[in-house]
Amino acid sequence: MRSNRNPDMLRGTVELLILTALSRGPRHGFGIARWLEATSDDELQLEEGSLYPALHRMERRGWLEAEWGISENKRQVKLYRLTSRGRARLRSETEGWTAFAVAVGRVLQAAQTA
Amino acid sequence: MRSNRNPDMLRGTVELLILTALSRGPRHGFGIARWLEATSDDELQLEEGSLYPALHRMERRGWLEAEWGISENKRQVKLYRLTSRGRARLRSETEGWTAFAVAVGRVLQAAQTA
DNA sequence: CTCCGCTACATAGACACTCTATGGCAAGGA
DNA sequence: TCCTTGCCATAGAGTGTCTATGTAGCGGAG
Repeated sequence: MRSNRNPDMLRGTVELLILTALSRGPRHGFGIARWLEATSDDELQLEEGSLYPALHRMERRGWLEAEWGISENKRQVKLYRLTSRGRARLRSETEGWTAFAVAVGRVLQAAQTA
Repeated sequence: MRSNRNPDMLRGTVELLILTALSRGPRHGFGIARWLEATSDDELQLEEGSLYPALHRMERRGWLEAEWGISENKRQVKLYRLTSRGRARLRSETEGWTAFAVAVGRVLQAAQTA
């Protein structure tokens, strides 16, 4: 994953974004990346070298479950779905992100008005 | 720097925050950290092991200039001030952050309403 | 006037994670 | 049949934060 401007910005957000992408039903890896790009107007780009390791580690942690299936294009795909632990994680990561974004916003604001 | 919840979230934001902290005038390292904590209600905490390396590399890149001075507490402190390149960098990093935050917001929103 | 705590700067090493680069395989069209 | 595209995967490099540790000077307590 990579912001068009600053790759490092993603560091703590990749997992939140993946969890979010799966919150409405299972998707495969490529589908997650495409959905994020489309939804973010290409601002968020998830590279494969980041995507698959992230999926594997999230599965290892019990946030996701995978099973093989067939895509609309008749391709073999690995479908990931949220577990209940994953859903709980989604909630807490969303909170974390919000708190963080609010805090940064406050800092930027404070500098402007001070 | 560290978000209370997710240390990695800072990865692409530390420099923006430091630049912001200096935008209203020179500060020393500790002062920057304190100001960020206070302004963010303790949500943003900059550890010394991140702070000083960041300041050094930003100085090396020509975004900051440093000079020794005396603090209000009569302590020797290294005062950092923005250069014009640092000010330009502050502008572009602010833009980058905003675009990123908006994009993430859009993704979270899309998942909720989809 | 000595000891201790706090302010303040600094660095080393561990660790984690994204990126680039690369490879492989299957489906479908030219 | 070849080539492009969809899709999964891993190795290795690079970066940067964290924890831990060290130093030094000022000021207050005893």
